[in-house]
Amino acid sequence: MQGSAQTISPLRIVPRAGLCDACQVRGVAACSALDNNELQRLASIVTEKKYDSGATIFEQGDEPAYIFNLTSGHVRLAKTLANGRRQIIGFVYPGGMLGLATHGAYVCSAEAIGPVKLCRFPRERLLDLLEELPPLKTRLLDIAADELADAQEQMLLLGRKTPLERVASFLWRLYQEAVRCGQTEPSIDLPMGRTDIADYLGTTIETVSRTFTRLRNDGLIRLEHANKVIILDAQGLEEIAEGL
Amino acid sequence: MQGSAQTISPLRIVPRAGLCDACQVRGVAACSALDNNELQRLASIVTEKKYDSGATIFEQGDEPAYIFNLTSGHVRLAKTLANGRRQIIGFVYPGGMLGLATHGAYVCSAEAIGPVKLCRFPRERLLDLLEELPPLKTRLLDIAADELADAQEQMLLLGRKTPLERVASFLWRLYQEAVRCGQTEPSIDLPMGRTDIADYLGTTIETVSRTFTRLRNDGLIRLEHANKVIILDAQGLEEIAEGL
DNA sequence: CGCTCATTTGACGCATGTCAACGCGCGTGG
DNA sequence: CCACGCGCGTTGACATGCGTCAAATGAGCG
Repeated sequence: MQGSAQTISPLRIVPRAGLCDACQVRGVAACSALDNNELQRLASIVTEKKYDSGATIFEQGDEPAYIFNLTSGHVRLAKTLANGRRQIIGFVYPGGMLGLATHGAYVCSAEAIGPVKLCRFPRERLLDLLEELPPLKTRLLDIAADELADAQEQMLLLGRKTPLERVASFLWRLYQEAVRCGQTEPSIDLPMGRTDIADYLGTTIETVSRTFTRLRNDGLIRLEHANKVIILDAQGLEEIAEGL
Repeated sequence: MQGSAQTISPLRIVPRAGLCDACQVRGVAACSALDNNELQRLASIVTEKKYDSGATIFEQGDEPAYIFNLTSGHVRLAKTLANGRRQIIGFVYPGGMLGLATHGAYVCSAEAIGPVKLCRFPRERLLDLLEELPPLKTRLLDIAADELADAQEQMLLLGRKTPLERVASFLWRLYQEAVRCGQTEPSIDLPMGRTDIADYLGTTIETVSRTFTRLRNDGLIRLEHANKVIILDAQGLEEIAEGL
């Protein structure tokens, strides 16, 4: 579907083209809006960064100096209340953006779940470049609109769904996304731990655990191990997720 | 602060200029990014619409044919679950946008709280126009990023705050916004009813009511009447809102 | 002045959070 | 290679905050 990635362009000097040519997420990331020429301009301001498992990529309240594009690994975005209560705002999968939502400062922290690689763009320079790359600006607007729609779905989950419905929704969403990415087996890999899931779903680790057990006992899922879920009854799962 | 609104331009034929010139929200709306010339292009695709109190402007799942800019009145954005449970995603105040967040369809319904006026833009034509009006595209990206940050703050509220903290946060936010808009009295007008507040805060009308009473008894607010709150202890309110 | 609808107040039960113990898998070191 | 220990996940027991149901109060309007 993106077979032109390996075309040879011998006449051009391509400072970092190798970096993007080999990119695993080029087809899904924001960059997919750009042709090779435009991509080169974008690549001219990028730095590739790696973080260890658990590392903080940026912190809530920091000056938003960079925008990131995740190329490998998983990231959690979290907000923390004074007394330590934590809400996970979202999980970022390869190809996703970090640092788009700001109000003059990062509004949440970003932490690596496992080892992570990402492309780092100086925010100001990227915003300047946006004026010269209209397709990229359009793409970012699309991404922002999608993230907004996701955020609103999550508000419905947090405000009005029971823990059972929350867990089912969570699994259902991950499954749908995996299918959309071409996966064929009815299974879900969970890169994050139970604590992260609980903090994402606005509940507790114990309730998440009990709910997994209940879904298993009811024959909707099987737990190959704690981080791999096999879906046995996709329709049943969806019905629970939708509150039917 | 926007004193140039009445300048006379006799040589130009201005099909709908009067509409924008008189606009109450021109300084805050997305249009503020545009000069008069650009504004005219935008105005060429706009239709002014009015809705009665309670009317539905668009429905969750509808084809997103329009994007709106609220010029007068208040709107609630709501998502509803199969069994009738409702979550209000946000309240829109004059100058705000409707219909930005979509996934191929409107992801929530928009309903008028009281009589409403808005500017309606055919979505496709607006998106086309965006390519010719880069400042508008930039502005929309900014708006989307802001709304995303707000949505994330709301996730924290729904997932991790107690009802007391939710109500305090709600009042505190409205108060801050009113101050930002130049209000000097320490009061808040609530255009929406208790049911809407409850559905916004992920709780029930009874709990909202009890919480108002508690805040009153604790000397933090006074209720001039059900829809007008006087703030007596702003700092105390903020501390509760932040979970201190 | 009385009706209606929104809000407030009251009583009660349950779902879910809290606290606590247990199990299991994995990595480490002997 | 095995034993141990640690961290994560699971299960259990219990308490309580909040949702549910029900009734009373109050404000707005004809």
